[in-house]
Amino acid sequence: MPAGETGKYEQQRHAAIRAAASVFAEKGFHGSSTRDIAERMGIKQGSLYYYFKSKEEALSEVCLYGMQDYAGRMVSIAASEQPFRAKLTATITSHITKYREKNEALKVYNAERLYLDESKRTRLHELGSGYRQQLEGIFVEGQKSGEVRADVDCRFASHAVIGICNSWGEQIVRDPDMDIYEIIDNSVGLILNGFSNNKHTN
Amino acid sequence: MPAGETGKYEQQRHAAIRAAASVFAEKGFHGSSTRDIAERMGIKQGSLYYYFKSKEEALSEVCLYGMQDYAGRMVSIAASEQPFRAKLTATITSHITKYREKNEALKVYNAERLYLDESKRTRLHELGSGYRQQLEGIFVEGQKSGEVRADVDCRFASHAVIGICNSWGEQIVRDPDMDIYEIIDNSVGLILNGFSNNKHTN
Amino acid sequence: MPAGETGKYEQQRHAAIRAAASVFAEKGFHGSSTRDIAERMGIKQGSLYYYFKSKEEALSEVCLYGMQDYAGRMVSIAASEQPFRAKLTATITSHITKYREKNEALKVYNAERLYLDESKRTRLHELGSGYRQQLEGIFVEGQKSGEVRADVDCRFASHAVIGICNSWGEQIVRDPDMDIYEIIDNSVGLILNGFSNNKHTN
Amino acid sequence: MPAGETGKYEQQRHAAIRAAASVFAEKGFHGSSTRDIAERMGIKQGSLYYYFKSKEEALSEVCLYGMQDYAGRMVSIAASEQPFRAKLTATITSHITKYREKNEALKVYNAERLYLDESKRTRLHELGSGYRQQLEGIFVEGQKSGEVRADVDCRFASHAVIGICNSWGEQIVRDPDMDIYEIIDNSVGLILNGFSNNKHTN
DNA sequence: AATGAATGAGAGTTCATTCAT
DNA sequence: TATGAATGAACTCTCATTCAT
Repeated sequence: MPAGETGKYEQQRHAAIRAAASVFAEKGFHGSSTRDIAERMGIKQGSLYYYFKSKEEALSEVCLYGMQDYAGRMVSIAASEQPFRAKLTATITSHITKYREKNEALKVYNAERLYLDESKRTRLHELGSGYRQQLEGIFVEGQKSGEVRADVDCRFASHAVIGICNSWGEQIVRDPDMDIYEIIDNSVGLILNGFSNNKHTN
Repeated sequence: MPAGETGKYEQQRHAAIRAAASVFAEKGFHGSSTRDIAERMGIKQGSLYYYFKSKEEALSEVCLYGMQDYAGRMVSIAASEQPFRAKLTATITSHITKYREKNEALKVYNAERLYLDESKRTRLHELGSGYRQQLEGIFVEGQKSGEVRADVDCRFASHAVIGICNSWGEQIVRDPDMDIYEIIDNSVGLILNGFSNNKHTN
Repeated sequence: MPAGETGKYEQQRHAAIRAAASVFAEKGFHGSSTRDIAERMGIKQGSLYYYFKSKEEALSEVCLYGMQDYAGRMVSIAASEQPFRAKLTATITSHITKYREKNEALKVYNAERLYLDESKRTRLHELGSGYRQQLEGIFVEGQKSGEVRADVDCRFASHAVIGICNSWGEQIVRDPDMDIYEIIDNSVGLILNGFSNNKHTN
Repeated sequence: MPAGETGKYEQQRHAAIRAAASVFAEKGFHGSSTRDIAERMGIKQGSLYYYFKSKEEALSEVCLYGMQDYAGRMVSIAASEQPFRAKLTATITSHITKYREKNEALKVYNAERLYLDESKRTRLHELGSGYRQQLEGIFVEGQKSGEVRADVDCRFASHAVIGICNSWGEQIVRDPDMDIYEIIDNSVGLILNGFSNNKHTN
């Protein structure tokens, strides 16, 4: 057992996670068989158990993988020195772009996590809500700096942003030709200004 | 025996649909067994097939049930004589309230419809996209009356509203004590005015 | 309960046997459901049990029905006053013609009797071998009258006749346009004279 | 491990075919369960699917196995240099002997092949009718050489021979002590000379 | 005489999992 | 490190059968 983190075993395990992500994304957790996963990886069904204790562990790893840098990137955005508007744009861009980049693992996380047992799901949920909390923090900061109205409920705001992004995420995954940047602009616009014609209202 | 349309068979079939909705919502389509459904209904597994030709037909019926008046109510909102703001509020209220009323079937519709075969899925999708189109129409009208800014992309707007509602829907289903009306207010506020402090921006 | 043997019950029971024969002939015993039979008869599945104790009893009755006059007719041929050749022709004609007339019940008897339990099968087998014994008797008589060679094994001969007829029976059922009378002529010819050119042989 | 074509898998698959033949012969295709087959083979039900894709594939393999050298042997008889009488005797011997050797698979082929799907049945039927055609060819040759009468319908003759053999085949399978060679003699005698006393007739 | 509703046993099939090699 | 063979539990679905009405 060499100390190098890229021993053959580690490499193969990673390949297994990617194979599982790919198959789960395509057929869903219950629609995929361990044989499918092994085949995509180029090994035999039984050999898969060298890398996963169970099919559920495979799902768990995929979800973790899908969630990880999704959450990680949020941390660096929140920590950066930028005005509110820039952080918001960065967040939305990061979130929506993800559906193109590593959509498989992420898609699996979104669609199949309910098949994990309580404890694993909770662990992932914490990572995910860490994500939301970071976003909420950005709104709070925005209020302090005066960029966000004082009466805004920041928790609500963070949920809303995520909801909008996810809703479009589904469309994006379905249609690979969709113009992502237009969606991002529109989303930022909505969050900042809503749709109402204030001149009219006033 | 009156000619009433609720013979025993109809009644039981309805009970079967409700049982299926409840089980699917909890465990997902593939995670649920026909035995689970039958048990929740209080009959034996084999008897379920007196009411459904297959497990998939059960899913189909649940989805239809979940979608039906959800779509229908939208039509009457769109057709009514009210200003934009009132229609928007009515829509969001209707959408979010649904997660309390008939949440199971609706949740199933949202999460599991992709397991239906093409033709059934298409039929439901038409109902569903009719819903979104009605909503888009409300925004278009709002533009004409000057209540909505002319630069707003109405298709985007309709998707955004749905995304926000669904995002909160999940929370609402999870936590039965959540204050729905606050969420509705916040959502309407976001859609109308965004979160930015316009005095600051200007 | 009137003494008349054509009470409604008897009539209906007969209809049930005919329906069963028709369905079994088409789909085989295991391929047919009691629902199929009931439907062909125009009643509901449960009602069938008013006429049959079980599906197997239905098969049993069909087989009996198929076998009965098949065997009965043989008796009258054997008892008649005709030379050997005429009796042989009558037997073959009767046997082969049957595949056109009442082929359903007979076909069922031939193909599905093995699904009956021992005792019923034995009972039918006796009827059937009675048939063969009658035929053997015809050959014995033929020997006595000098029409059949003394060295012929009459038991073998009876089996051979039945084998030839059954073999063609299958073809006849399959192809409704086949010329039955040519087959009968050929069969009689074979049984009497074989195929060898005796002038050559001598 | 030599490159011998009898790896463990092949061996076991063969055992599975034999087990299936045995069970099907006894209870018929629909009367047999996959559990029956597995048990006769000494493995568990699920394991059977390691060797067969489906129950129907098992039937298909059994039929093929039953039919194969049955048809093959006929070819070499037809091609050999022998007088008609010798070829006829060889054919009948081959056909009847088979019921002792590999009787189960053959019985299954005769009785259950109709449960195969069109394409597989056609493929087997071609093998089978090749058999009959070879036999017909033997009769045609016999006519040319003068050993068979010119007025004999050779197609009829071939069917008749097969019918006689199959009819006795059933008896032979049922009673293991039966004297096969007497039956063969009798059959050849019938085919050549019929049963009639020509001296009397003339 | 007939039916609607329900049942329960069993069918074929799939598949995650194990383990000796 | 990987595999072939086997397992057993679960699955969906079918159907002969029963019985109150």
